[in-house]
Amino acid sequence: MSQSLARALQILTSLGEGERSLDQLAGELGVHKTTVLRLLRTMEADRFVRRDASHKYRLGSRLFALADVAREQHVVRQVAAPHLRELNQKTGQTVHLAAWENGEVIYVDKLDSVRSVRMYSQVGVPAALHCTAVGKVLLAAQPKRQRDAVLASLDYKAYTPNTITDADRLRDELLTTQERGWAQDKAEHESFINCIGAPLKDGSGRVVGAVSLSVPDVLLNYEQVLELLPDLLATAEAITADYN
Amino acid sequence: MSQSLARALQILTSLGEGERSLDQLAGELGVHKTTVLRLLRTMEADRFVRRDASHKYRLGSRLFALADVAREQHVVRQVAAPHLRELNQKTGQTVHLAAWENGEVIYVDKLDSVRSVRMYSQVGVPAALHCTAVGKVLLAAQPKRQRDAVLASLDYKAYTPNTITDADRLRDELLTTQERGWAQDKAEHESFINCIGAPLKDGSGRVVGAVSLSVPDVLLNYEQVLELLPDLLATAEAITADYN
DNA sequence: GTTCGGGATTGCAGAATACGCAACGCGCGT
DNA sequence: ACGCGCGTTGCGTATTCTGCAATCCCGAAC
Repeated sequence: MSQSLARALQILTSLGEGERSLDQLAGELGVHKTTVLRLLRTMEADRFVRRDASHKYRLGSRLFALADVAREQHVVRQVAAPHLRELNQKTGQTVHLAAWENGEVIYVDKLDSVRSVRMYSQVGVPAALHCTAVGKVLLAAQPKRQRDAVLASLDYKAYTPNTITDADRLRDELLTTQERGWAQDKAEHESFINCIGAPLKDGSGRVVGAVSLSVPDVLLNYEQVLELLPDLLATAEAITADYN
Repeated sequence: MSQSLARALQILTSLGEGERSLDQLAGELGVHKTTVLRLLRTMEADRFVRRDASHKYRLGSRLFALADVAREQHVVRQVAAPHLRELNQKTGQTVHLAAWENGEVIYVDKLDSVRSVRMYSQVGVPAALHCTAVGKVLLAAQPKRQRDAVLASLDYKAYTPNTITDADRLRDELLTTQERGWAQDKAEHESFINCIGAPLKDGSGRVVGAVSLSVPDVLLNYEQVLELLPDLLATAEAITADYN
């Protein structure tokens, strides 16, 4: 729609992976150096990018400032934050908060396990829809039309032997999810990690997000994770109740 | 240089202050709605903005992801972080880390006082150059040419009765700063808050950042703050030494 | 159920703007 | 000292963006 802007955003995304030189960027975008230079200059003027002594470009500091605001603006996050902390402390496990955004499921918040077993999910990055608890919860909550569209367009990448790899089985799974009110992920995304997830609703009952607990099975097996279900659901209830 | 991109960045900055509608944004930028719409769409496609059910626009989740990376990419921050934490714990006072970026001084990191006296400085936002310790440190370290240019262009806003409000006195102050190796801010930016700041150098001796301690005088008067100077300088030394 | 109104959205033609080329500068390494 | 790589600049062209006006969509009011 706006070519130059799209290219600029591509540059930012690329810089997100590490510092780049002018030529590198020009190569990646497939455009002339001059073009990249002008875009970079415009962004540099507003501190969206900066460049060091050796003419390498990096992300600029205005992004920090914006990001803090962006996070705060996620209403879901504000309401949920204290409850998530409580859940994290009570269970000691990794807690994720995700929201539906523009056809994707995005991790909005993450609280690491007190055990130092870190997962490599990252706030701000999309989650897989067919093999994560939050993905299933949010997908199950979409209107039929959109859900079917998404089901048809997924790539069903098999992250583990347990990953659901076709639309029909996923459709069944989503029905189950919707009926019982929570979703499971039995090592479907990362081997040896089981998750359970529950939906968050706003005042009008619309699903606006999802919480999940993730537990490596060196700590708890799947049945033991299910014992945490009441805590998870209570948290989801409490957050939902805060939307009045 | 790139008009549409510049406008898009302006939109992002504006959204940083809160959600906006299409017309609001068009009004602020002084352009036609259509133009804004196209820019927003482009950014929405890449998740730089998102829009809620009622067509209000907000910052999108890609910004979180980028911001985390942007912070990490600040080499100064990586090296300094552990030392800052130590200084913060030892003194119990507010610690700031700032860097010179594109003619401005930007707060790159901030550790709050253990007393819950919060300052309203914000990471990612520029610091005033003529009345903050970090500003003076970094300005004093600039090459003469640039320093003079900046001295001539500042607005010398008087935040408090102590603020230095003209170029000549600031020039003297910078000389003092440079000679003794640290800067003071005696309630020049916020009444009742005194600061001391020190430069951070990289391997080649170039000043790449500044650390400061900020103390409200309900806790310590200026002379008492000076007693923290050795800790501050030791921290600066340690960080500088880590650049080997 | 129908009408009204505000806002979002689209098609289009003109014009400003961004593009790529080619030439120039600059610093670094050989 | 020289050449090479990379960043930078001026400029003509045409692509892209812009603003207008008409249309659509949705919710509210009657």
